[in-house]
Amino acid sequence: MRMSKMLLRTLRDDPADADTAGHALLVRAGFVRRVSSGVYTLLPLGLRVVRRVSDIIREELDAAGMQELLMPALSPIELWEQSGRAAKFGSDALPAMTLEARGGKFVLGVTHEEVATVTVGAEVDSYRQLPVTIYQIQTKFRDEARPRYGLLRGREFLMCDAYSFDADKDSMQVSYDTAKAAYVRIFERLGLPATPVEALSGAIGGDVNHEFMVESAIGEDHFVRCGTCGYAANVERAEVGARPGAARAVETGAYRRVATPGATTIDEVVALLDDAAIDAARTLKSVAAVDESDEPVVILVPGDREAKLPSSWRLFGDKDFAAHPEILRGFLGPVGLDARVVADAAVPAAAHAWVVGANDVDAHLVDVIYGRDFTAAEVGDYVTAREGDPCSRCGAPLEVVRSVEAAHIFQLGLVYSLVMPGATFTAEDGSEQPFWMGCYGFGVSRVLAVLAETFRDDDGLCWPQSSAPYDVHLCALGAGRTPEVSVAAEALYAELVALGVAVCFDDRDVSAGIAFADADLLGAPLRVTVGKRGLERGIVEARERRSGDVHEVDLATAAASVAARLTSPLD
RNA sequence: CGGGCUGUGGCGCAGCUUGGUUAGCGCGCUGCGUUCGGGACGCAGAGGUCCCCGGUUCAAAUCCGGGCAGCCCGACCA
Repeated sequence: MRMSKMLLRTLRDDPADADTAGHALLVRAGFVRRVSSGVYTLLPLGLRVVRRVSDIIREELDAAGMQELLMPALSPIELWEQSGRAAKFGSDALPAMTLEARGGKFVLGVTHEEVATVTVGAEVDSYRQLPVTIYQIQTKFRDEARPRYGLLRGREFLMCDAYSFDADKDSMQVSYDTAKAAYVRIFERLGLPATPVEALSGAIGGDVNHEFMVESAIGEDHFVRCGTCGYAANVERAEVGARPGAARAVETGAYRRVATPGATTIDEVVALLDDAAIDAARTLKSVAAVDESDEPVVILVPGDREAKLPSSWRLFGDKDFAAHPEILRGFLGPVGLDARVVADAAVPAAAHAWVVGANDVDAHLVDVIYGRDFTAAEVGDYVTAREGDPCSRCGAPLEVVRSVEAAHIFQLGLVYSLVMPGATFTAEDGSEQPFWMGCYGFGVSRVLAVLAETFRDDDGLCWPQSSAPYDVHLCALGAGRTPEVSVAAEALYAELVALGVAVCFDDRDVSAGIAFADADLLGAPLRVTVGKRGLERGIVEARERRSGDVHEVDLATAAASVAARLTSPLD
């Protein structure tokens, strides 16, 4: 492509609304433009990257035996009612994603389990047709409360979603492992180090699932990693191993009630008590939640820790506090509380007394002892893991890593096939059986954002060849006034294109400074410069974007040697 | 959904406190000339409902009220 004809405007200044360096570069280099908050147009350069990423996805998924199709972006709301996800999303999110058209209500969905299940159910009658895995690459929608980080978190985004259908659980595991391996290869080819970690399944459903985490300073997720045994899990899910507990030999007098006016947070209580012996770790955090039976439950964790809720529980909301006056916001505590109480293992193991809420406005209790003044119905692992906590598998200290969730795969089991109509097949013994399903999501536009964030320097983007919009950025310096440069560059351009190299040909009549600055900004892995100076010696110059290494190449064989350089790894 | 900040040519910004020429600067854009292997220079131009609606005033980008949008922090997050 000739730059003189390209729909491209590069910007010298960072856009005012860019919140990450990678996104600012994508805008400055003319890859994307914001249309509305969280909604972007992919300009030609951005689309080329998406195409390359998509091609890699297609190659790997096809190689894994999956079949591409395209389902509608609109799905009838009846399907969501049948699957139960309409209710699961609650009254807020679903209407925002629902389109009322003449033909009825349609959901602009973020995933396609319902349509996929119905589709395969209609085409598959026999175990002989299984297993089958389908996938699509399509625009998804999400009622994002606060879009941010450019393409990383938008209202609309590109996603590859795959769905596997198997005759039994063991076979489902095989399909899952196959998809997981394919995703691992995709990330390898993209040059993005991604770690599969155990995670929560959220509104998708099912139990076994893994997120593919890419380490990044702009990540909104955190996962723990054990350098010794390899355990890796999202902090929302990560189990924490046994923490060293002291022998319990706490002796204090009876607990005392102290006035703590207005102190509804741990920090405020600690500041107000103003006792050197009492820090956040000696207070007890009482977190109100709703359990799987829709009953209130109070979780006790040390005051310096974050509570971790079992996946089927949710935090108390305003309505819950209103419905349960015994659960007092801000001054909640376990002593004399008329509710189910569970405690993190650290609570009974502590060798000290606690400061707890008094279940009365503006008051706390001091010198409260587990076993004497309160107990928990259950003791378990209820804290969010943090750096240095012991691994639940081997006890070694865990590392916490900031990351972006780039893909997420799930074993769905029978969650959808039991509720969606026709999601059955005839088994070998003649009985009718539900499909064992899995689903596999890969954030294509999110990966574009992660690539830009990962592969850049002060001068611009530095794409790995696997996802670069162009393989080669060809500069013709002063072509407008130096006919021999123009002739040589045009010939080289034609040769490279004939060899199948994707070339961005800067044939504009601009100064060398502008040409080079734009080449750096766009970030093709190799820049080839044709100039009068080189031609006098019969050479052109090839410069690697990432390293800055320069190679002089003989003009006569330039096309072939540049093409050869590309087939060798540039990264 | 709560708190804060911001809306001025394509992009980045100043002007607003203390109302008053023709609304300004840098980049970008058009034409001509010089220059040109790391964001050159001169000359001449084009381009603006100052987010919207209402109010105050002889007079509003500027003051007041309401709305909308964007961004940040938090809540939420398939």
